Amino acid sequence: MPELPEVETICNRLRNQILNKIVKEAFQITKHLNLRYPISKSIEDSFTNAKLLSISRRSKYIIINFDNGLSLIIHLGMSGKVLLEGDNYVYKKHDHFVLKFNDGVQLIYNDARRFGLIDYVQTQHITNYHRFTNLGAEPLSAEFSLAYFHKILLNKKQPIKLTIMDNQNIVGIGNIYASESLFASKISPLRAACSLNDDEVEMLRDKIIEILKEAIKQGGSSIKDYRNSDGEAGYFQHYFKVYGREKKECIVCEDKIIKVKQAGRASFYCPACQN
DNA sequence: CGTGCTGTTGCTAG
DNA sequence: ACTAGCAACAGCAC
Repeated sequence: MPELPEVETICNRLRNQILNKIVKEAFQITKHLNLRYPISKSIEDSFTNAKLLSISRRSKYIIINFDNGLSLIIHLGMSGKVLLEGDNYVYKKHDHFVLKFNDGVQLIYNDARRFGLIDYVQTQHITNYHRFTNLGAEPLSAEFSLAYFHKILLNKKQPIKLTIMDNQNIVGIGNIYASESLFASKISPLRAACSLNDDEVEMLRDKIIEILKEAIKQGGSSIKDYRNSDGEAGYFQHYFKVYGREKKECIVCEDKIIKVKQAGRASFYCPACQN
């Protein structure tokens, strides 16, 4: 379930587990299968003997920085998982890419649907990385100010749900947290973005931040041992208030939750308390 | 056996 | 500016 909180949680876990490790080798297991884009062939030679310096995140991209001046970039797509295993681990179905460290630990990228991507870039040029240049504000940064949000919504006639999911505006809000934050703000996902009044804009911004932070907090506390091969490696059980609850009772007013499609994606909302 | 959905992103056509 | 549709895919519910 990789939205921003899941990716952040994975980054935090990796930071605790693999910082300062030295790469022994990097390789793609499934050379006959592509992820969303082909993995560059040169990746296999580029990280040998590199020391892992730091891990950061931009939008839903995991960025792993090494002392050789390169940054490994991982995006989980819809089904990507990052596993940490020992050297006796037997590769299984949908394992695609491996980063082996010289202490026997290995990081494995597993992705059933193969919508994810693995790439690398020179660390010093990372802000100009072509997948980052058109990204909007990080929702948990100061850049996502009330003024910024107001400006984004101004004059936009598209449904508010699409506006908050558009990475050119704000990054990291996927289909689930879009529905959840609109529910918490009592705003219908169908409303035109420009129709929100000042109070609603402020409420929605507050709820986006609050819900993402809460999910990160839960993620940090609910994963036990990241190295266990039976775990789902960074994903955790959520309890959503509106997402996926079609025809069930609204937890606030007991009306029935409705499911509609917007831009091909499911939206869930309560017709009674979201206006 | 289908059929229709699913957490992403980015592109194209209208 | 905005929308719909599509493309990449495996897995699962029905």
